[in-house]
Amino acid sequence: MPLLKTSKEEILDMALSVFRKNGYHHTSMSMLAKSCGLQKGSFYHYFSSKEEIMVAVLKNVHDFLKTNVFSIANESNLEPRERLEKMLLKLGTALLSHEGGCIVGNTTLEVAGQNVVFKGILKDIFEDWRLAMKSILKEEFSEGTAGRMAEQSVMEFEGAVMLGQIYETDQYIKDVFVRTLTKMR
Amino acid sequence: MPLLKTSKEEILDMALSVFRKNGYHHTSMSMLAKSCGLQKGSFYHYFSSKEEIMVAVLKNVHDFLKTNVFSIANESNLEPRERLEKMLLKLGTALLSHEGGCIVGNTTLEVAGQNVVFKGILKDIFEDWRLAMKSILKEEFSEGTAGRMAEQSVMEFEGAVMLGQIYETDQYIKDVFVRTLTKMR
DNA sequence: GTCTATATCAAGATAGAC
DNA sequence: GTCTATCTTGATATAGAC
Repeated sequence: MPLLKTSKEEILDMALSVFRKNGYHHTSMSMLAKSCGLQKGSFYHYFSSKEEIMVAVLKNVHDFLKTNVFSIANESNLEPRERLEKMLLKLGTALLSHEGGCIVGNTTLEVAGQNVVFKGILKDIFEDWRLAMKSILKEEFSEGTAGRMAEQSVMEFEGAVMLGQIYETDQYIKDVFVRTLTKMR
Repeated sequence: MPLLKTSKEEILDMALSVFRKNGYHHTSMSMLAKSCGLQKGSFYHYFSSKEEIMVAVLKNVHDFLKTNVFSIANESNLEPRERLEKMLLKLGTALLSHEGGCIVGNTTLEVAGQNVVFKGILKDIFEDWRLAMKSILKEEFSEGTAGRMAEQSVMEFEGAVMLGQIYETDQYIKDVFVRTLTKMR
């Protein structure tokens, strides 16, 4: 039984925190290594470049959201409004109460214009987010209206995370949830 | 008469482009120098650090917005709705059709959590933006409603810039303008 | 005011011992 | 799997000639 100081899963969890707080370019390999108790050199045993680990982090986030958040749109045992509420709540707890805001939004504005691989994953995340919202809203609104409302909710959410960073409050995000939910009934 | 290759004003203009496209940490002093035809060493004649020039760029943006955009809120010769339309239009042309989106939003998400000076200027910009919007909307809506609508417009706008980056379209921003304007009449 | 040259440092990444 | 040592590069910043 070998002595493991960490694992690929733990690294991805810690790396998410470090990237979210410091951004991509301002995060160094030694910061990532230190965050899970490794020396810089040891870190390369798990990931062979900074780009590689960022890709893994973003894919991990996407998987988490698909499995635990966006999937709520398909829970047919719940009423549409209950699904919407549950999904927004999950989205909130998944992205709130973390230092550094939202890794998806942060990475989009910092590096999506520089790296097509990052951009592709981020686009997939936004697309799934939009579609999950739309699929719920479609049960109460027309196709077009539901689509526009879904987009608007995503936009407002990311805008709220941004203002929340500046004014150091979660109130904007909570307000977006309430506003989105209110439109449903 | 000395031979000047550039000026502080030109540097600020070019630096804005470079920072907006590449972000703060991914922009190097030699990139900034090159953008206005200088050697890296010569650049330090004008600005003695990267932080200093970023501060100057952000203050420049703030001044521009105050003078040319937010001031429209006080043009008492125009009807409220005309002022709103004019301001949104100016905001659009000021921030659209540039590669890299919005320097305010980009810088907020990339470095506001790391640098209190940047964060202070960005906060002032958002505050003036919010107040300008609110001051117009207050003429048609209650204090509280106008405040909330103003915040929502700012959030949606920044969210639209983000989605616009991903999907490579200006349509989201245009939609936000229309949506904000529609509420006014 | 602009240039070249250079000092200094930190980052990404690799090599090889244990 | 983890470590230390090291290579290489590119960054910020300075010095001094023109």
